[in-house]
Amino acid sequence: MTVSHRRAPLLVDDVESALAILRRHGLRASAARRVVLESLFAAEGPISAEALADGLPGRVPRSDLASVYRNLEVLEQLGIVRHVHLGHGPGLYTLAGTAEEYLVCESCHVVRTVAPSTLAGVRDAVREASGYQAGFDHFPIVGLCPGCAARRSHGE
Amino acid sequence: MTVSHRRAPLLVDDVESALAILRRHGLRASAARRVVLESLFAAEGPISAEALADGLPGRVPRSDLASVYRNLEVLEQLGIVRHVHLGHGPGLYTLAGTAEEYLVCESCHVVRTVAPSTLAGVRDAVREASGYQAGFDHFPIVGLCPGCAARRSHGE
DNA sequence: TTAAATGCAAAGCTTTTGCAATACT
DNA sequence: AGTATTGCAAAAGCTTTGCATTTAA
Repeated sequence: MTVSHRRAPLLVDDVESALAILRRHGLRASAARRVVLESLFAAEGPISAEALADGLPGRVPRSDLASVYRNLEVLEQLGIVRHVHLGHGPGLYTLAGTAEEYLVCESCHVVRTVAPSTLAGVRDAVREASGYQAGFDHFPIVGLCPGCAARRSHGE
Repeated sequence: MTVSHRRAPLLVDDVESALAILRRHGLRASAARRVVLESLFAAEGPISAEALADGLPGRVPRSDLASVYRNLEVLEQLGIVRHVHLGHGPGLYTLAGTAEEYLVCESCHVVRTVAPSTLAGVRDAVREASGYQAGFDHFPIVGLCPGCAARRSHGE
C-alpha cells in the first residue's frame, strides 16, 4: 500500500498510537519506525534526520540514515510528522501535533518557538498586504531578534 | 587583501562601477568576475550559481562553478550581491541594490516579488508580536497564494 | 614582480535511490 | 507466504576546499 498525498496534521499521543495509524493504513509497525518515533517523542524540539538515526544513548538503538529519511517521509504523509527549515543546515523534524511556529534571528541564529496565536496579527497583515495565507511552521520568520537589533543600532 | 564582514547593500549601476568597487578594495577586476556581474545585470530576478556559471548564449562565456561561488561570496561581502532562499533548491543570487522581498506559495511554488513598502504592515505586526525586525529578502514569506488557498478551501 | 584569482579535481554535507536480504502481517 | 521494509552502497544536488597555474595590478 502506498500513501499518496499529505494528510492534515494529526495529534498523536504516543508511539503506540502512531504505530496503530500506520497499521490502519496497511503499513507496518517496524522496529526502525518505533525507533524514529521514540526519538521524536523524546526530543525537545525539531531534530535532524542524522540525530534521529543516532538513536538515544542506552534507550534507543541507532538505525540507518536512509531508512530514517524514508520513514520520516511516510510519517509526514500520514500527518504524524512535519519538517521545518530553520535557516541553513539540515531540515528538522518534529511531531505534526505540536502546533508551533518559529522565528529565527539572522544574526545570532537563535530560534524562538511560539504558539500560533502569537502570530495571528502577522498572518492578518500578510493577508491584507498580499492575499497570502501565511504559515511560519515550515519556513520561519527571519529577522533580527530584539537583542541583536539593539546591538546593531548602537553601532556594534 | 581580505574582506572580512558584510557591508550594507550597495546600489551599483553597472558592471564597471562594480569592478571599480572591487579595485577600491584592493581586489581584482578579473574576467570571471566580469562574467558573473554581466549575467547578474542581465538576469530578470534571482539566479542560481549554476545558471551564472553557464554564462549567456553568445554574449557571456561560461565559467567555473567553484569560481562563481567564490566570486559571489566576495561580491556579497562587499554589499554588491545578496542571496535568497526560495524554498528548496539552490540559493539564488541577485544584485543587492534591488530592494525586493519575496512571497512563495507552498502549493504551486510561484514566487511573488514585491517592493519592501508592500510588507511594511507585516513588519509592524512582527515587531508588535515578537520584537523582531523581520525582513523577507533573505527568506521569503511562505504560505498559500490566493489561488491555491481558494482551491484548497473548495476541497480540491 | 607578486599576490590575487582561476580552473580543475576532490571532498563535504544533506538527501535520494537501487537492490538483495529481512521481517511484519 | 507474500510483500513492506531494511541495510548497505552508491549516487545526486549543492557548496566548499586544496593546489598548481595563470593573470591583473
